[in-house]
Amino acid sequence: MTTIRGVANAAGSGGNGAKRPSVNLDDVSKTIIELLQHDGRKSYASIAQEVGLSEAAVRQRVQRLLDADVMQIVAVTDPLQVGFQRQAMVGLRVSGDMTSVADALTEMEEVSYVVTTAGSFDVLAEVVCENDAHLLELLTSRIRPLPGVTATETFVYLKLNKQLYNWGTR
Amino acid sequence: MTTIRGVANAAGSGGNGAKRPSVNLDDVSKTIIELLQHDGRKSYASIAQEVGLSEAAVRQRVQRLLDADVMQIVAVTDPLQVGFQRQAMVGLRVSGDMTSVADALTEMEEVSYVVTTAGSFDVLAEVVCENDAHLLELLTSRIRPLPGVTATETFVYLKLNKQLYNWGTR
DNA sequence: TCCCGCCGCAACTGATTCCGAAGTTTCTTC
DNA sequence: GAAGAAACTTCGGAATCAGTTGCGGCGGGA
Repeated sequence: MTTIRGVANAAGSGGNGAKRPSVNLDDVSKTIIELLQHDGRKSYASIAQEVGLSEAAVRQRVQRLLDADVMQIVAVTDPLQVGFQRQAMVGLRVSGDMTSVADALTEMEEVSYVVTTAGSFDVLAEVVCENDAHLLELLTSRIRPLPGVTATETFVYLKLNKQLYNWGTR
Repeated sequence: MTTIRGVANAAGSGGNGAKRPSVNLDDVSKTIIELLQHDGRKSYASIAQEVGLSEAAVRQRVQRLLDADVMQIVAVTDPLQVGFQRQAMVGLRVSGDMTSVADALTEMEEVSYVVTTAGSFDVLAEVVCENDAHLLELLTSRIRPLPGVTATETFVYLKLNKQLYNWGTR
């Protein structure tokens, strides 16, 4: 059994063999996350000064948070600005097990975001495509034929108005 | 007028006074972006080695890309893992100008994502709330009363299955 | 055609940061 | 209460970062 101050692991893995630990964060880790949400390249030393720990301790905590998949430090782009002409949200209605559909969508590289929801759609998937032909092929040949999918609705993006990730922690 | 090799700015600002430059990326900048999409803390030196530039040149390009808002380097978390109990996608039907509604949503701090779309919803907004009461207040008191909003539908997230940002460039 | 200004890149240097290892303290568990 | 593990601190060498300078290519205007 593993028990950490900042990150308490619990056996919460889902269907696929990947890691999905449910976590419990203390105030220091929350502050570290919030600082990195504003600037992913902020130095460990300056973070340490703000949270009152040594530089090495901050480094270890950040590594732990990354390993536990609580956060990821990445460059986020607006797809429309980097050459992807078609982006869309696809709502799916599913009969039976939603998990297998969600897992199948997760496997597709064009799919950037998958959530299971309560509402008139059971699953929402965000897809990033190069052009209309690519989007059409993805929808008709790979998403709609998935077993259990009874209906889909596609919302093509016209403009990305806001894209933020610094919502903090609670 | 400003003309850069990697990033060509054009006066493309929208309604609000913020920066919204349309851009044109060369292959080197695209490669830099893709490397940072996988690891936002990758060192400039190692990037320089892969793209065949000096470390300082890479650093200046990255700074330019950040200034131009082509990308942002941040820590991305799963809200459900950091204490936000309720996350949802809100679909809105709007009569008249969608822009003002989208702008109003953009101003709200609980709203992390806003897109205008083609389909049965005119605008999709992702919201991050602490609990049900918070979500209810946001929907009834601030989103639904927005002028022009004729209907809304809320999809409460049950599970975040996938969240990736390394879709590359084209 | 020549000149001049601008932009991007390379090279350089001091300051800062990163990183691994070892030692200490605190907490858990039996 | 003792043993073990987890988390933190300290520390020094290596690597990286940040700012500046100079060079070369490119485009605009006289």
